Amino acid sequence: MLTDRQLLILQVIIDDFIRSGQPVGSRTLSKKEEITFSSATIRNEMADLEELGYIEKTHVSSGRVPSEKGYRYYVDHLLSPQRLTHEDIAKIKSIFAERIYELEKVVQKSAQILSDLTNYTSIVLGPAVKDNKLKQIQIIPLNKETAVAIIVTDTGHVENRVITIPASINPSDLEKMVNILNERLIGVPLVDLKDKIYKEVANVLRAHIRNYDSMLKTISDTLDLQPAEKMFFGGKTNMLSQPEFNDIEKVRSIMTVIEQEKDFYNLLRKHNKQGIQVTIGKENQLRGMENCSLITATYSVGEKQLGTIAVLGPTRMEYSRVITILNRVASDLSTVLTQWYQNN
Amino acid sequence: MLTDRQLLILQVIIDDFIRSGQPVGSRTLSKKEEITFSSATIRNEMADLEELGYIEKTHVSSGRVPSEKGYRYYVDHLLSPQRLTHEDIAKIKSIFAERIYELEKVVQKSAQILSDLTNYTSIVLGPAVKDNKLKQIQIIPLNKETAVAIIVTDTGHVENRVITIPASINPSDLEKMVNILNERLIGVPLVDLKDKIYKEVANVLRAHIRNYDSMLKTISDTLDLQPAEKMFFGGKTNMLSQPEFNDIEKVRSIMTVIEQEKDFYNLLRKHNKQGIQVTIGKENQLRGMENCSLITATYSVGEKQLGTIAVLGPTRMEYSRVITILNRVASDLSTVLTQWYQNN
DNA sequence: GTTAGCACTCATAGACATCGAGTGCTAAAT
DNA sequence: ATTTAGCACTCGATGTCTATGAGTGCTAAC
Repeated sequence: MLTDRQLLILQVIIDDFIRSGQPVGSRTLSKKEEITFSSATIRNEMADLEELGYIEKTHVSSGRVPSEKGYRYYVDHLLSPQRLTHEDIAKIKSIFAERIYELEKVVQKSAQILSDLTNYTSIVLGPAVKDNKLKQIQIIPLNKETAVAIIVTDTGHVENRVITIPASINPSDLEKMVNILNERLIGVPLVDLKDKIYKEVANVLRAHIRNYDSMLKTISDTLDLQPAEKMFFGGKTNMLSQPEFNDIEKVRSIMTVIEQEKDFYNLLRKHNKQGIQVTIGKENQLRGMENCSLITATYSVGEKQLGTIAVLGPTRMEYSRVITILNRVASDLSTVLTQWYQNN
Repeated sequence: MLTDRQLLILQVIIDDFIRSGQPVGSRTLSKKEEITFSSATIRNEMADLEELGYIEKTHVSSGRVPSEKGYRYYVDHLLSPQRLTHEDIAKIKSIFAERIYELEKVVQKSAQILSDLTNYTSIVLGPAVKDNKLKQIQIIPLNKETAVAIIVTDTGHVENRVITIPASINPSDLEKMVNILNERLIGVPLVDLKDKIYKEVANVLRAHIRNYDSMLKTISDTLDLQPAEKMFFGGKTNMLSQPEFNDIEKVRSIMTVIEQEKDFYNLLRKHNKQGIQVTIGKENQLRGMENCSLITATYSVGEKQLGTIAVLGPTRMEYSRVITILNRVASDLSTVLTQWYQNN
């Protein structure tokens, strides 16, 4: 196990490196207030810390740099709690300043503020729509063959899709069918719609509508769209300001990861544990994220977890500050959203 | 005016520079097939071309590089027509392969294919919704205070917004009002809605609904949302592969322009002349686009111009190829969309 | 156990030489 | 009157060398 002195040294090294971005040497360390012993002692301790894998040298006679293991230990045990300034808090509050009742806009604004506050890239995974409950189905004919199907959920989310209407269905049938669907399906979570249609609604339709089967297929396909949570980004270009990304290749690799939304989305989806989750460097399975750390938190309405907010930065990230900010934003977001949407 | 020989030299210089990205010297030129005279002659001609401002040196004894004036002349007079390969054409056709009737998806796919084909960044300005005609208005109550207002247009586009309902309005009033709105407003272009409401619908409402004024305000505000055309991007990271952007600062400036969507959107809006429009380097008024060229074309349904497709690349762009591709995509897009939507 | 001292390492930066692609100019060739 | 060969010159790029200095590990003294 590490001695107290080793822990102190590890902490100071990481703190200093996060601040400066430069390898930290024994002399620099010995000048710090917290450090009461000489550079030679530090050198000995650093040699041990290196042997244990917590720090690394960039070359034989360079100062030390935290390894991923070092960051991991730091994040798990050595974080010094941060206090947010009044400005920071004001900015966070400003997410909810305008009484915008649209979830998406609040979420988008959160992403923007988050990147503002941290100077890193932020990602917010919008509310999962699939658990929303159906409020209303509408089918609005556009012309003979096509119509717009609209689904409204209890949170006010609207999904829509253009569908083609089988020629065998006439307008009055269509209307009748929509009525039946609404009677039977309101309150059902979107994710269960398709199931419910085949199990419970199909035979009702059969009783009332000619050629119901051609339509049934169309409808169930339409309702089957499991809309993915939208991703909102903030400060995509902030990465470019980080000194570790002065190499164009590194920029490209990380930018490509971000733009390649699908994989990144799946990665975020996995980060759905309550509380703060930190993955450092190669812990991120995604190719191209080796030099990055990802910190995530979740937000919810009442007990129901809604989505994820995240900050992406270099492994040399201000973990303390970012974690504090994420915690705060997540909790404020949850509080406000619960207030708005709880009583439906 | 330029002599034929000067034009030839200018063209070959620009062609070669676009291909290689390297300053072109007299010796390199003299080895080209098209060039029958010696390097010394070329040097004399190049000195003249430089004096006239069509080409520049990067330093005293370097080869020549096209100036913006040179590119401008090249684009206006020297483009050698390109033929698209079968693969290129197949890719363009693939935009319409799946019978996706949703305009937005087609447009998004166009952006992706466009960046695929060119290796630059593409931007497609989605169909302008404001000229669409109203097909139906719906207001769906969510709970006591809020409701979703939904507007469907004749092209199948759906706009929605959460609104708060004044306490003084009861559900049956709401329904009555929606009916009135639909009776009076169907077929009206979205852009004219607000006007029409105040001029023609307000007094009808007054006759039928108590407290109509508190609701009128809400409604007209809602309908007033002039939804901006959406921008779809393709290949945002393609810029990073361009050798002229190996400087992180240049990358940052251009990325910031793109991410800062608003200004860029306004810029694109101005590019609404029929046909191909090319702006080179500083001709682009936007700060940060000095090293870029933008090529745009428009697409339409029937006679009605719908939106803009664009390719953004370094000033050293393959103008010929990009223009050919843009022309093709724009015309295919127009043809297909006209086919789909003409007969409404 | 701690620290002073010292030899050693290596990235970084500046000075300097070399190379080569390119130029402009002049004088000869066409 | 053009065109071209020849030549001196420029300057970015590349490579070598040398100092500098921040850093290390190790040893011996405290």
